[in-house]
Amino acid sequence: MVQRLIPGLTRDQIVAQAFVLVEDEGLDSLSMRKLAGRMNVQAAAIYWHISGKAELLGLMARDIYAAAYAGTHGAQDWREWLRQFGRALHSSLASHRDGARLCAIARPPSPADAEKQAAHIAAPLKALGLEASVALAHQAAVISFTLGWTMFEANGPMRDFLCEMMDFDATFTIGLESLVNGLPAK
Amino acid sequence: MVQRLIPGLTRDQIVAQAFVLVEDEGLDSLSMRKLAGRMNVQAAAIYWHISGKAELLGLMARDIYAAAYAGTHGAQDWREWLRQFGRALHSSLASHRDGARLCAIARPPSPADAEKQAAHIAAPLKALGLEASVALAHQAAVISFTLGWTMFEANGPMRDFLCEMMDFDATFTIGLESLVNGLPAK
DNA sequence: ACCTGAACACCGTTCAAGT
DNA sequence: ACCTGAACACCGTTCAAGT
Repeated sequence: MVQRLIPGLTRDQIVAQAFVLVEDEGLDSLSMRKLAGRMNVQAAAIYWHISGKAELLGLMARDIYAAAYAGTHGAQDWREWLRQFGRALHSSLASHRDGARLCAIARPPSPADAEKQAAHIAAPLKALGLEASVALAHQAAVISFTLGWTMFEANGPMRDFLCEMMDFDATFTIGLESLVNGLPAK
Repeated sequence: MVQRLIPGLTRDQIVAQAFVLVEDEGLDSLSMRKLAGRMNVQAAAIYWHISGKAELLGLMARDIYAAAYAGTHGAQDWREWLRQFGRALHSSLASHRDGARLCAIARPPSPADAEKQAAHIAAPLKALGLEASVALAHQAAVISFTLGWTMFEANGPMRDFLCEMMDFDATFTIGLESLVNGLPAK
């Protein structure tokens, strides 16, 4: 027992394969059985590592948000940080097939985890001088707008028709800018 | 054949019962079989009236949006109209269990219907002096923010923790106001 | 510790056949 | 025209049993 025998499965591997599956076949085709099949394992095996499909979706959503935080840095004030974060989240959501729908469906893994997540959410804005409750509220507004917009954008039939009439990216930026500029420092 | 024998089922009845089912058991428990069971009919019977579950969700979402339009009237300018619409949509979404998630999942029934819906969407704003493409863009921004926010708000575990720190309704209004005030007349 | 086999209780959808 | 019966091809999850 030098260290630990590598198990056939890992939480990270499962989540990674789930992303590949969704990329290939779409979110509606993500099933525990298909996912297991891709890893040459029985569906039940996944339940040793993950409590269920809800947790799987939660972990995937967390990765998408994490990418947005990772893509935000070097802002001088909280408004600039919110603008950067909004753009980063938008591109993170758009870069995964059905990313927005996934984050819409997913719920925070545990009630306890929600509290920790909220602290993590507000931290960058607090560092830039915002009070905790204001930071949470503003961050929630930007996440809401961005998530809602990306869902709108991904809405197939609507999209094909609308993109003849407007530039989605430019319109998103205008909305984000309006929202952020109007938010009070309190 | 005086007029037409009333059939046991109607599209409207099916949609209405679907709302009742969701209210009782939540969106995750909405199945064609349970729905049929509530109407004392086989699941297959529903398919005579509705093409499938996707169309059912589309019809439900349409009702939710319709209520928002119905609750918007008497605005003097397009900004006031957008504020009213945002608030009306928010309360329409919040008044149906899982309403936001439902609208997030639902897609416009048909590609042809999307075009008609887009025209309907932009009409009130055009009447208040906005150019068609600008009207669509602004309306999309308000819908996105409102839908995203209501989803955030409905996110159980997160909610319980956050509502100790902020007033959801007040914060939503601040965000909506910021967004609308910042939008350009173009 | 980690996975298989097999089962339980469901799904959405289709389609012949009934009335 | 409208619905039933029965089937097809799936689901998520659990749990004894294997290794």
